[in-house]
Amino acid sequence: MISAYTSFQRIDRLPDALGKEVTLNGWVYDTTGKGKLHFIKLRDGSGIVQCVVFKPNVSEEVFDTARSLTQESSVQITGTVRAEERAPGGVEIDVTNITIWQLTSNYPITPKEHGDAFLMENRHLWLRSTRQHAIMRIRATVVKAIRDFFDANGFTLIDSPILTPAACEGTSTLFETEYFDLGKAYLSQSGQLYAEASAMAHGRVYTFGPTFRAEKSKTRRHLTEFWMVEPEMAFFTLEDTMDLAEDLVEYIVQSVVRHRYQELSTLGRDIAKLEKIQRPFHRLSYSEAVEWLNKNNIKLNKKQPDGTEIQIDFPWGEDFGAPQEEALMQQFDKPCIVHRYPAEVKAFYMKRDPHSPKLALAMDMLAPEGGGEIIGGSQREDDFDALKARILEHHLPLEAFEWYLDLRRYGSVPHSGFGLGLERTVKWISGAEHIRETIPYPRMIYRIQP
RNA sequence: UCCGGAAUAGCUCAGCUGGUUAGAGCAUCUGACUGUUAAUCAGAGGGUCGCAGGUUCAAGCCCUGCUUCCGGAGCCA
Repeated sequence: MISAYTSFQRIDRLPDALGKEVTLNGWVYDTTGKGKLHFIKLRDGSGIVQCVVFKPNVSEEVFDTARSLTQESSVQITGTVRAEERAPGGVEIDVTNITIWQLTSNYPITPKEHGDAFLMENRHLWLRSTRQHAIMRIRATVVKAIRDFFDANGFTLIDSPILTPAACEGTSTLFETEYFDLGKAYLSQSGQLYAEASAMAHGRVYTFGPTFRAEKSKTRRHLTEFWMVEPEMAFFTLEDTMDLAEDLVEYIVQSVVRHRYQELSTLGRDIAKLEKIQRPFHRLSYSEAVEWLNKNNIKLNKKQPDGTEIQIDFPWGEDFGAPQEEALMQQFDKPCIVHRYPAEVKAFYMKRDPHSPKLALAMDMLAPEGGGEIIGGSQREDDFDALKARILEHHLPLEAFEWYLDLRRYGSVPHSGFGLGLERTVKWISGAEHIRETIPYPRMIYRIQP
């Protein structure tokens, strides 16, 4: 227990110290006075407690100190813990002494409303607010749930490299850097290929780390640097993988509901909706989804050569965009897996459906309540000739993929995996409007500070 | 890259049809108050109207260019 080694008390443990005198260290979250009575809301990272300074009970000096405190000043406060119904949290501190670490002046973030740009410029300070504090705790719990889930189910954590020699999927734009005398290196956009190799050593593996996409995306669900967990399983079919994805997401959501109820309440999240996230989820094949879109008259905006837009029925073979996914999810209050997409619109490494070669054994999981796509995965092509042909078709450099083809030369087996976007998952669970709130220091096209 | 929007006090915004000295709330400072929760009340300070140019007797407002930011599309987690 860390508290045994410290000379001060943590705010979240105050209920255990009723009636005792304690010393707290923290920052002034808010302060307000009423003549001979002064209130200080103190936060220390573990919680917030209201400290009451009553003039007749303290020295003149201590009362003046209390009145001089400003937002985000750092202080040490000593006082008695008292149960108090009127106080949020149920306990309050009757202050006997205050020592100032530093008196802050002109803290930029006031208790009033602020704009996004201003808050983002002050992200390093914004993290102190209750809302951001709650989201970061939820994020930490999601990460722990992911690790616990895989560790408990026979997976080995095998980290994949961040500096890579070439594109994994050959599609999106990569961040580029010089790598000594070996030419260009790129920041990884996916650990999948390495996970596949690792799965041939360990059976079930997952990689979990930062991922980079240099796409000039400007939406509230994109970051240029984000965290992704990618499990990869030998001998798993697409069906096995969809089951696993459902298990994982159910486990994550229920862990957050169980361990972060307080934080979800702080955010005003409708927790009943999260409690309903239980298996089985919904499943639709791509073809069923297209049929549904057309039956419900969800049109596709298509740009004409002359620049004008027309609305057409959704054609089989086109990939879904955000508008289609959103329309599709309106009917569901649980996640939905869409599977078996046209192979044309999917990555080269995905295995074709043996029953219908136009289809790839791919799947995406869409979250309800506008959560969008949180998972993308597939069964991988395990046949040497088919994979090699696919690499050539996509005009990818064969030499760079020789090691990857080795996996199909030496003991190739059916295998599958998927990637789950950490920030998108946190965004959905926390109900955040924008993905930038779900990572401590977001990296976006026009933002690399702080 | 494409489409759309925004920029006025430390922050959030208002500013009419172009017309006298630039407006509010919050924050800050001074004072009053024994239960505040974004306290209330009285008072004070605080402005290169994003930048550059143009039109006009007159520009925060109109025009052109630039900068910065925001949302969306595409790409995807």
